[in-house]
Parts: sequence; C-alpha cells; structure tokens
Amino acid sequence: MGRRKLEIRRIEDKNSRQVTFSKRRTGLMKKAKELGVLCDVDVAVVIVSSHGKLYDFSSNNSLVQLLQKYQSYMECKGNNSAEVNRKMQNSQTMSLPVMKELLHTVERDLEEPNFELTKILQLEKNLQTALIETRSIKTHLMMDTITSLRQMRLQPINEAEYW
Amino acid sequence: MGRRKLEIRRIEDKNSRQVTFSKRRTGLMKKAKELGVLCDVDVAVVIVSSHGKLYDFSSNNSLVQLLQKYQSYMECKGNNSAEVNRKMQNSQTMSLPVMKELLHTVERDLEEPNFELTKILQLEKNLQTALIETRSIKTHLMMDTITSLRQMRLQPINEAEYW
DNA sequence: AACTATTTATAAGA
DNA sequence: TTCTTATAAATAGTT
Repeated sequence: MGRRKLEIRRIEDKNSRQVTFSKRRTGLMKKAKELGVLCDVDVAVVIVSSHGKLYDFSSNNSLVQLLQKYQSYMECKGNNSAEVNRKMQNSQTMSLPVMKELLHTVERDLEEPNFELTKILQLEKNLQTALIETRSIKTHLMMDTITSLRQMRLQPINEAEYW
Repeated sequence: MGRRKLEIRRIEDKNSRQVTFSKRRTGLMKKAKELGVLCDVDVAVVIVSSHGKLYDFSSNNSLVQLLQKYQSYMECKGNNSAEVNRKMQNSQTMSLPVMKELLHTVERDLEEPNFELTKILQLEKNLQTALIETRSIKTHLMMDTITSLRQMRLQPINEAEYW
C-alpha cells in the first residue's frame, strides 16, 4: 500500500525499518481497536521492539484480564484437571524438591510478619524465587489452555493463508 | 475500505458482524505477521470472541514467552523490587494468611511422595489452589511491568490519535 | 465463497 | 521528523 510493492522480509536499512515500524505499529493498533468495537470482541496487541520497548493495546479488558479470562473459561469447561496436572508432574522445568524447599523458605518468612525493610526485602526475594518456579507451572497451564482452545475452534485459522 | 464508509461502532446485524469479524481478524493477523517480519520485532495478537472463542497469533515467541521477556527485562532494570513488593502486600486480591495456609498444605503433600491416585488428586487440588493465589501476584507483577514500561516509552502512544 | 467498487493504509518523496 | 501523494492493499456490500 505505497508507492511501490514491498516484499515482506526484514527491512535492512535501519532508518526505513524504524519509519515503517512507526507507521505500521500505529496502523495495527488502529485496526485492533476497530475490530474490537465493530465486532464486540476483546482484542489485545503486544509488540516488543528489538530494544525491548513495549507497545501494547487492549480493548475493554487489560491484557492480563484477557489472559485470566481464558483460564476461567477453561476451568469452567473442566479442561485443565488431571491431564494438565500430569503434564506439570512430568515437566522438566518444574522440580518438586526445589519447589518444596522454596515453599518452606517462604513459609518461614510468613511466620513472623516483621515488616522491617530487611525482612520485606528477604520476603520479596523468596517470594520472587517461588514465583519463578511457579511461573513454569502457570506457563504450562496457559499454553495448554491456548492449545485446548485452538483444538476447540470450529474454524481454525489456516496459517498458510497468510503467506 | 469497501463499497461504503463504515462507522466504527458495534455492527448490530449479527450476520454482518460475524462476516466482518472473520475478514478483519484475518487482516489483523496478516498485518501483525508482516510487522514482525519487516521490522524484526515480536508481535502478539489475542482475540476473544463474545462466545469465548480464542484466536491468537504470536511471532517468534509464544505470547507467554513474550510476557516473560518483559519481566526479565524489568528485573534487569531493577524496576520491580521494593515498590512492586509493597503493592503486592497491599493488594486486596492477595492474602498472606491464605497463601501461608496453602503453602503449608502443599508442603505436607510433598513430604510423602505417595503417588496413589487419591494423593495425586489431593496434591493437584492444593497446587491448583496455590496457583490461583500466586496468579494474583503474577498479575500484579505483569501489570506493573507493563505500566512501568509504558512510563519508560520515549514516544507514548497517543490514545486520542486513533479516534 | 467470489467479486469489485471504494475506502484505507502506507512507501517513497518533499 | 512531519506532511504529501501515488499506489497497493483491505474490505463493505453484492452476487
């Protein structure tokens, strides 16, 4: 959609790439908003530039709420019970002994609600570590959720259609 | 971009809305892919129809990995230390006593690696409940991460620009 | 699902 | 960078 037809491959010239990024990012956000309004659906767009800068858009709900919505939906459908748990048990990223140790440490921190700065930082650190471990469980849950929902689609998106 | 100019508001006719959804969803996914390739960036799009059906696209990384990337980035920048922890402490969705109780129960389950069906289901249930609690922590982390990155943007997206 | 008249997005240029 | 404009691309209404 310009003076010339553009091949869809990485733009090598840094300057043009930046200009195109700015233009197309704006266009994508606009389209996302329009889709949300016209069709009464939730839409979220997340873009991370190569320099780690975040651009995001989410209609209606925040992105996080949107993700939670999938999970609630799946929990109602009962699709993440035994099978998902089995996957979690077998997961290589999740280690039960490590989790056990972490939970024990966090538990000790919680025993005495001493909120001096040092204690808070300690609690923070341990919670954060426990969170990193737990995140892998959550990742699997989310991925399984998305995978399951993909399989439930009546009209799957045909990947080949876009290229 | 059609026979007539279309007002950007909810399409009342159910059939047209469905047709437009199908067309524009495809278009949005295509645009997202092109942006990712042309500008060498990570892009994710998530759409949830009013019936709870999921459509998603993520270039390169999965959406989850993309979100984790923000967090790693933020952790490097040191932007989610004491302040985020303080927010977690004050959060209404997170209850320290509840978390403590949950972790204690899970810990007891982990003590005896008895993997009879009953035990596994018990462990599953407790892990799942602990996960739900922990999810609120993660939610806040993610939201804070996104908020922080928003504030770091040199060129904030002007919401008014799109309407 | 295809078609096509129009609108919209945008690549290159100023 | 911001604006302009020729052209490509998307799509609204139609068949």
